[in-house]
Amino acid sequence: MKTTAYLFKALSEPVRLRILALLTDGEHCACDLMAVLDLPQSTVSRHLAALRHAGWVEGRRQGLWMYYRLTGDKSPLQQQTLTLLRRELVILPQGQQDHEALTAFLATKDKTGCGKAAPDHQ
Amino acid sequence: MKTTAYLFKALSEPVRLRILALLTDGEHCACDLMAVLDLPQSTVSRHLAALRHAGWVEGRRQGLWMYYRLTGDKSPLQQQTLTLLRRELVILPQGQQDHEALTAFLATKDKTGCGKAAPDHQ
DNA sequence: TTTGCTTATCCGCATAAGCGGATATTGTCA
DNA sequence: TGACAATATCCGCTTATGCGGATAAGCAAA
Repeated sequence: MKTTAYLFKALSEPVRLRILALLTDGEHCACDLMAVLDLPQSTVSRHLAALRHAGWVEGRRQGLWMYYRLTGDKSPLQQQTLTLLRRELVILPQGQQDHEALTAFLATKDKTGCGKAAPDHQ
Repeated sequence: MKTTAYLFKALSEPVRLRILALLTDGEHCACDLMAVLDLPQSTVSRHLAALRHAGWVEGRRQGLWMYYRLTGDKSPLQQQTLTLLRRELVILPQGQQDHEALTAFLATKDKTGCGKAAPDHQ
C-alpha cells in the first residue's frame, strides 16, 4: 500500500508530469528537458531522480549526457496508469506547449553542446 | 497539469488508498472507517476531506452520520484510474485485512451507535 | 593532468502536509 | 431549550518536500 502510494506521489508534481509527457515520444537528454522546462539544472535533476526512484523512468549514460526514457518493463499498474496519463497529458495546453518547445529546440540545437541553441553563424 | 497533479496527490497517502479500497464495495459512514483504520477521528475526517476536494469521494449526510462513497460522475481519467487502482488494492494484504475488519465490524456493530461494537448482552 | 562540460548531490531555507488533542459545528431527541 | 452524538475544523507541532545556488562527481578531449 505504501509502495503504491509512493508510485502516485511521484505523479503529484506538475513538473514531473511535464517530464513524463516529454518522454512519451522517446528518450531525451537531461539538458534538453532543462531547456524546455526552463528550470535550473538542479531542479530538473532532482525531479528526474524522483521519477527514477519510483520506477517511472530510467537513465542511460552516453558520454557526458544522460538520456532518460520511460521505464521499459513497468508493473501492470504503472503501465496502465501511464497509458491513461498519456491520453490526458496530450490534451493539456501545457503538454502541447512543451512538446512544441521541444521540437523547436531540437531543430535549432547545437548538436555538440547542450542546453543552448546553436550559435547563429548567419 | 496542476489539477492532474492534484488528483494524484490525493492518492499519494496510504491511508487514503485504504479508504478508497474500503469504499469500493459501497458507501460507509465515517465512524465505520474510523473503526477499521483505527485512527483518531480528526485524522480520518481530514483524509476524507482531502479525497473529497480532489473529487474522489462524495459525502451524504443522513442525520448525524456522514456516508461517504466513490464519486458518481468522475472524469474519464479518474474513472479509469480508479478501475486500475481497484484491481491493485484488492490483492494487497492491507486491503484484504481492512475489508475483513470492516465486515467483521459491521456484523457486530451497534446499529444505533457508532464507532463502537454492540454492547455485549450475552 | 588539466580544462571544460554535463549531471548529481549537498546545503540552508521556505512552504506544504500530516498528526492528534481541543474546540466548534451540525443534527437528534427528550 | 439542554444534553448528547457524529463530524468538521482549529491549533501547535513535527516531518516531508520543493527550491535554487554551490559544490562534487563523472566523463571526454586536449
